Amino acid sequence: MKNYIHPLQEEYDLSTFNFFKSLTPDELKTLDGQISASQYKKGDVIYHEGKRLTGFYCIMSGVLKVIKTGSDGKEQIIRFVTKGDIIAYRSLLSKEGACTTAKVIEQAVLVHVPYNTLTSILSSNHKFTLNTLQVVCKELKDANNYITDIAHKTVRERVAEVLIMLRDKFGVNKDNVLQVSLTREEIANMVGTATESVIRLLSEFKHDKIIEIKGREIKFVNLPRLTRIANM
Amino acid sequence: MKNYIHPLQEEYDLSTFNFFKSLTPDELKTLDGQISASQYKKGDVIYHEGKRLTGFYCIMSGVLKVIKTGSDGKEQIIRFVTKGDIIAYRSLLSKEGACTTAKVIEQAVLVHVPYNTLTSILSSNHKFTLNTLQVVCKELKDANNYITDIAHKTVRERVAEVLIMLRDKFGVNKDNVLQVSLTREEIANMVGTATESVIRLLSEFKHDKIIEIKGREIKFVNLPRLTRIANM
DNA sequence: CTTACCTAATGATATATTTCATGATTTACA
DNA sequence: TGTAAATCATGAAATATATCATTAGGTAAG
Repeated sequence: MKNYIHPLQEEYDLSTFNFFKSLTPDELKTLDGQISASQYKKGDVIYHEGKRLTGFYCIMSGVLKVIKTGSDGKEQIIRFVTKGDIIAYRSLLSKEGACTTAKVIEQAVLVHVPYNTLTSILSSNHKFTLNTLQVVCKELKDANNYITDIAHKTVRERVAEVLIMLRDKFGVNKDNVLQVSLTREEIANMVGTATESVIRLLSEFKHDKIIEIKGREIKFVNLPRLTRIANM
Repeated sequence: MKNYIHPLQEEYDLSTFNFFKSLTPDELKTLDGQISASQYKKGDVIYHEGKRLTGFYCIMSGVLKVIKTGSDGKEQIIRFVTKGDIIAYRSLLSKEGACTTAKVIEQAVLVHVPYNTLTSILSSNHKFTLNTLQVVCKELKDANNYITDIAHKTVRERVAEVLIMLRDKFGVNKDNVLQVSLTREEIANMVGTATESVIRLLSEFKHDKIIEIKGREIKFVNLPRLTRIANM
């Protein structure tokens, strides 16, 4: 399932992480001794809904999706995470099992930071705690925005919005092609709709020369128009 | 718009608030000197989307709704708050304008705690900070759950679910009647649907003897069945 | 290389929900 | 308490989206 990689210093230098920016050199050094890096491949599950966790993870490379299973059995993608993001910190603080599942989309290297390490830093470094509080607040804000969107926008609007969100998150290459490969189903799980609906809407956007599609490649042709459709 | 009430000690004893449970007697005393209680009436807006705030509020009594305006102009109710809840703490930490609006539904008494007071306690009392972190994490979890629900459940399921949520939040009297008076439109704004749909579904539930309705009074008759409809 | 399987595409049909319209109640407030 | 305004209720029609079914492409594994 996962392969431990050599602890090459360079490979998991956490000091570059925004999340750890308020740590002292000493604290970073302590941190270094308690963490472990692992490599995961596509499809690997990092943690499962309900599972008790021993620590949180920093994404060094790769792409993961954080999902929740709905009552109808379909999965809802809560967010995508990439290099620089952290996952599983929420359930550590609440001391409950995880309320989401994290699954690898593109081969990833993750650094595991034990719960104890986190709490000891939280208790000694006040700035770090405030920082963490802000990270969570930011996520809460995003979540509230998403609730409002999903409740009031049409599927068409939401598909357009998700495309823009993906563009912001993953970026595009020189040809304006989205730098991540997702299935139509994954986009549907992000939007919260049927796969067929996403396919139809992508085709429609393609027909209207708003995007171009070649397999899973999505090229942004008319971003202003897409933004207008998304109602943003 | 609002009437300042007399600072009767008993009226705003914050030590009973869960949120402040980790404060020392000294800190509570300091807090007491910096807060102010006000009474608001139905329809009053405590703060508006985008507004910069000077502090957060503790609800001593009454009912408020926290809303966000969607792109279609309709409001989405993010949550209801009652005695013991706090509002506006998020935007204080992120140092941005508020991303929601808080409006009074039932005459309320709120205690205003200045931003500076909060940060000074946050920097001195580590337990309090961790506690705050947990409160925010709890809200984030709720938000994630709600995203999954709203994206995957039918309007019918969501109306049932919201009724149950309201019951958990506001309770019922001895006759199983919900202890809060909401308009159909407010329920619709909670569910994220059209007012007429809520009206129709409530009528349906009434016809099926799951609830009884008399004006805005909602009586729970068959809770197990409602829970089954809600898919919980 | 080739078979098998997952993913994408598209049409037809079903259906839940919205929207519009109109009248009946109820609520709030002067 | 009376009265205007808001809310509630219901029907009919429109519509967006889901579901089902089938075919075609890709992709991955043997």
